[in-house]
This record gives sequence, structure tokens and C-alpha cells, in this order.
Amino acid sequence: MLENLGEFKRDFYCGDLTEANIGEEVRLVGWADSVRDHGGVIFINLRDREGIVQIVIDPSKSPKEAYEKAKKVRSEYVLAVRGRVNKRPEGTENPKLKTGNIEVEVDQLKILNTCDILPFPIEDGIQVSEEVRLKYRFLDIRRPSMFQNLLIRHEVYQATREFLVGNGFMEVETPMLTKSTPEGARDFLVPSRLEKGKFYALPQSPQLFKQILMVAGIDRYFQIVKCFRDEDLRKDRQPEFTQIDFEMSFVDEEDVMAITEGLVQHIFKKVLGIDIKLPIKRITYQEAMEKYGTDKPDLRFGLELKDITDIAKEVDFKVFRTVAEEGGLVKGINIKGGAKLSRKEIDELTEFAQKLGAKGMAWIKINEDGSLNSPIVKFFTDEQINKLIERMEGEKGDLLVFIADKPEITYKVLGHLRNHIAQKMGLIPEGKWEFVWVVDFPLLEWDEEENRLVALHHPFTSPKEEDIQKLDEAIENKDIALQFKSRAYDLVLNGEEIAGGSIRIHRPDIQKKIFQLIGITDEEAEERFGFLINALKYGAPPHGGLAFGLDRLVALMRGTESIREVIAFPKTQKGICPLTEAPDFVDKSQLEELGIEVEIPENEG
RNA sequence: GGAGCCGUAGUUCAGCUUGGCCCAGAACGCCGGCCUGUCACGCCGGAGGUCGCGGGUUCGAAUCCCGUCGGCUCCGCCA
Repeated sequence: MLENLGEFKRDFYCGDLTEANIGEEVRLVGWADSVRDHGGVIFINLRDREGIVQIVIDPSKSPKEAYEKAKKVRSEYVLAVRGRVNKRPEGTENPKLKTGNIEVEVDQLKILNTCDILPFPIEDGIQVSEEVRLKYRFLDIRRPSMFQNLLIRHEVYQATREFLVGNGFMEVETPMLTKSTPEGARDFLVPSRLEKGKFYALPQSPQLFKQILMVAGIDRYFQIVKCFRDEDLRKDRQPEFTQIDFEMSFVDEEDVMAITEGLVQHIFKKVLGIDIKLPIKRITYQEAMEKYGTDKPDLRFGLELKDITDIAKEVDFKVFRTVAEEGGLVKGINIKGGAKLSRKEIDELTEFAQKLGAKGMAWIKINEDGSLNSPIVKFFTDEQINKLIERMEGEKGDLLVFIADKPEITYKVLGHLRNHIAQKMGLIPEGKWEFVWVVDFPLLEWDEEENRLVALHHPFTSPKEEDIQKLDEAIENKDIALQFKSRAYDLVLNGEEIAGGSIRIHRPDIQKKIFQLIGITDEEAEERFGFLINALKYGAPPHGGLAFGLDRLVALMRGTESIREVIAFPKTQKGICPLTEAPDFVDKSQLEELGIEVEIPENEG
């Protein structure tokens, strides 16, 4: 039954046929999207990546051979068709199809391939488990919305190259087999056959190479590049992901941010036809934390955090007062119109807060008649309550919620609560693109577990110029170091971090001091980053750059929750590819060649 | 490492709380027949299940208990 393509050549994509083609003899190829056999006339919707066109096999008009073959066609059979484009008979037009006014009357039909029973229909809006979709990704991608996801992604690549090349950037590839570096995420390791016992690491980012390219005088580098981090997965995190990575020499923050803004504007205009207004607003890290409880604030809605620690110090409510007196933070959110929430809904918010580490959530409901409902007001004097409500800008119909805890917890819980409430109350407007730069990050933070300072961004980020003079002092006194600000900047879109970068350290003496600050000894620094320090010694220009999380950017542009939707072959939460079933065991001989022995835990394998 | 939700025909799900009426049922899909203008074609008939896996409780388990595997979401982690 199956035939070869032979000399057959396609003239058009199915979806590209229009009424202008009426009367033409055309050759089409594609998949049988649906088959409607009336016993006499047979209709087949033929689909390719550009769309669908109806083909008609009428026993009174089409050759008998074509008709007999058409009877055998099932969903997703691969067909080659020759026929005449006709205007559809009056009254049989289908407005749902772009090609709904025409059809192709078949005079030759080839069945090029058959198709097994489908695990799910090839159409948008299906309800199928993601696991099944990933296993049959080749079918999943036949669905128009998935095709569109990959197409938009492709267009983002093109727009990126167009803009960056137009601005003098040069694409340079950096190695995938490289050196493991401490700090940062867990590395994926690749054993070396020629140097037994040694390992390459897959790059977490091209960071060090792009800096070295600046030393090499490339001046403006970019790359659309895979990066690898062996950490636990999330809907916005895959073990391999793509960055738009660039770096520039002889620049400051303003230069890098200007290029970034230009790139964003170009991508949105070119791919979505949307005008992004520049410049993008900026807020400091400190302001972001104080107002939004996070360094990636979603500015599409209000619900700003208000500090009431000073009031809390004076009240009889122990939970507030103790926290306030012991250096903690008491902050609240005014949920406008939240008084309509039921006790059960408030309890759910409390539960949400507790899951994130809060001990509890205090709340005050301001009823429409002005009376208060709250488990905590009894601990307050009237004066204190009034002060509190005034601070919170509370009005009739509002619900005030409060978290009192260590600053990290208060910020984290309220930051999450803020997003949660906005979503729950439907406060997030559709179609809004709220970009914001977050700047003036701390250079370092204290790592409780390792009992040392660690870089917030990465250890190659330059401190602010005024802090560089205090480096020696800071090495003696970590409190000074914790005051340092970095020359880093993050770009946030609708509450998601989509890009981040910094001005780097280009002087070896400063780089060494930073390593010293974060507890990396000279020997360690030499062993792990010696090549960078060495390069900095040979006329490294001042430089800085930035990297976009391309997957997140495309996911936002497509309005999908998970980056898996915009990656052709993503992995599950356990890092498994359901399509290939990677990772998998390898032959013993392969391991022997690498000089590797594997211990398999008992309950596995 | 931890928490929550989920796992039953090809697919999506019902049944599980309160074990027996379930050698498990629906829809879509699939197969066969009929049907000459449909486009979610229609009508008639049919096939299809290790109830994720293992163990336990019980006269009896899809249902209760324990363990385990997998999927998703979240915390930790992700410079």
C-alpha cells in the first residue's frame, strides 16, 4: 500500500493555498489531520506546519485508484496529493479554516506512510499528561501551539543575532568540555578517557571564557549558548538551558544596560510587534526587598509591603514585640477589598505562610461598617490600632495581614504571599509587560552553613568603586564587607528574573582580594581560577556584560507557565528524558575505557 | 534532603471516604459495517484493563495499612 515519494515535488504548503490558486493544479504533502468518509465522497484535512486544507476524493470525479487508497487513510497517515484547487460549492465553506473557501479535488494520491494509534489527538487544548506528551514529543510538536512555541523561539534567536550583530557584537563559541569550578551550582561531569581519573565539567555559563575573550581584544562578544547546572528542577529550571550571553569592553553599567534594553525592545518589536517603552525603570535591591519582599518584584500590581516594626515594639502582643525587640522585622500587606475573604480563606493564607517558614500570620479585617475583626487587636490600645491602620492605609473593606520574623523569613513569606494574593484575587492584569532593573545588589552575603562570606552574584563581579578602597579593611571585618555593593544588575519581567549581569573585576589584585574575602585561599584560587587571574595580568580591559535566560524569556512571550513548553525536548523533574529514557546505564566496556567503576545502590538497577 | 497533590482501557477521568452490588464503568480514540458535501460528519456493532509496582490486613482489596517507583508543584538547592 505504501508508495515512495519518487519524483513528486511539493508546490505549496497546505496552509498557504488561497483563493488566488483556484484553478491551479497543485501538489501537496502532509498528514491526514482528519478523515471523513461518507461512503461516497471522502474528505481529508491535510495538514502541514503552515496549516490545513481540505482535499476531496469524489468517486465520480477522482480516479478509482485514488478513491480506493483514500478509503484506507487514517489519522496522521502521511500523504502526497496532486489535484486541482477549486472554490468550495456554495454553502460548504468552513470559516474555521484559513483555507475554508477552497478545497483540492484529488486526481493522484500517494500514501507515504501509516501511523499507529495516537496516544493523543494532534490539536491544541488537549488534556494529556505532560509525561505522555514528552514521550511522544514528535506528535506533541505537530500541534500548532507547540510549533508556534518553537517558531517564536526561533524568531527570538534571529532577532537577537540581528540586533547584536548590528551593534558590533561577534559570535564566538566557547567550550562545552571545560574545567569544574567551585562556587555556584553543582557541575555535570564528563570523565576523560585520555587522562583517567580526571573530569571535564559542562559549563554553568561561559562566564570565564567571555571575560578571557575580552582580554583577547574581541571587544564585543555574544553567543546563544547551552548552560548546564546539576540542581533540582522547577517549572522554570532545566538542567540544560539556553542563555543569550554577551560581554563588552571599556564599558560601565549604563552601556550594558542600554544594549540590553535595545535588545529587549528589538526582540519584542520584531517577534511580537510590541513596543517596549525605554528606559526601563530601576529600583535598588533594598527598595525591592522592602516594598516587595523579593529581588524579582512583579510590578504589575500593588500590594506593597509596609514596615510596622516600630509600632510592634510598643504593643502588648508578644509575637510582635519580641520579634521587633530582637532585631526581627514586622511587615504587613494591605489586601484591598480583602475583608470579603472568609475565615477559611484567611486560614489558607496562614497555611501558605507557614509552609514558607512563618510561624503564623496575624490579620485584621476592617469591616464595611468600620468594625474590626481580628484575633490580635485585643493586644493593642485604640491609639496603637489607629496608628497601625493609618500606616497600612487601611480602609473599610480591607484585610491587613502581618508577618513577624527574622528579616529573611518576613521578606520571603510576604514576597510569596504578595504574588499568591494577587493571583488569587485576580489583580494581575493580562497583556502587561512590566520590566524593571534591580540594581545596587550587595556584593556578598553570609553563608550560615559554610560559615563564610559568599558572592551574591558571582566572585568576578566588581564591587562599587568606593568599596574597592575598603577591601583590605573588609578582609579583617566581615561587617564592612557585608555593606559592599556590587556593580551587578538584574532585569526582571513580570516578577521573573530574565537577565542578569555585572561589570567584572579586570584587575588581578582586586580579584585576588575578593577571593580572599570569600575564603578562597591563594592556592585554591590558583588551582581553580588560575587561568583567569593569569589572563587578567596581561592587559585585561575593563569589561562587563549580561546573560538572558532565553527559555524564561520565550516562555513569558508565549504566556506559558513552564519553560518546558518552549524547549523541544525537555526533561522531567527527575532529570529524565521520557523520549530517549536518558540517563541510562552504559556498557561495562565503556566504563572500563574510562577507568570508572560504578557502585549501584541496592534498591536500584 | 523535605512537604503537598496525583497514578484505574490508547487518552482523559468516574469508582476509593463507608472493602463484597465491580472477573471495574463513561467519554473520546481504535476496529468492522452502512452512509455522496462533511469539516467534533452521522448511524449500527465490536474489541480493548498486571486498577503504577511489591508486601501486609481480611473469608474477600482498585478501595484499608506499609514500602517503593514515576509525574507535577513548592521549600532547601540554583554564584
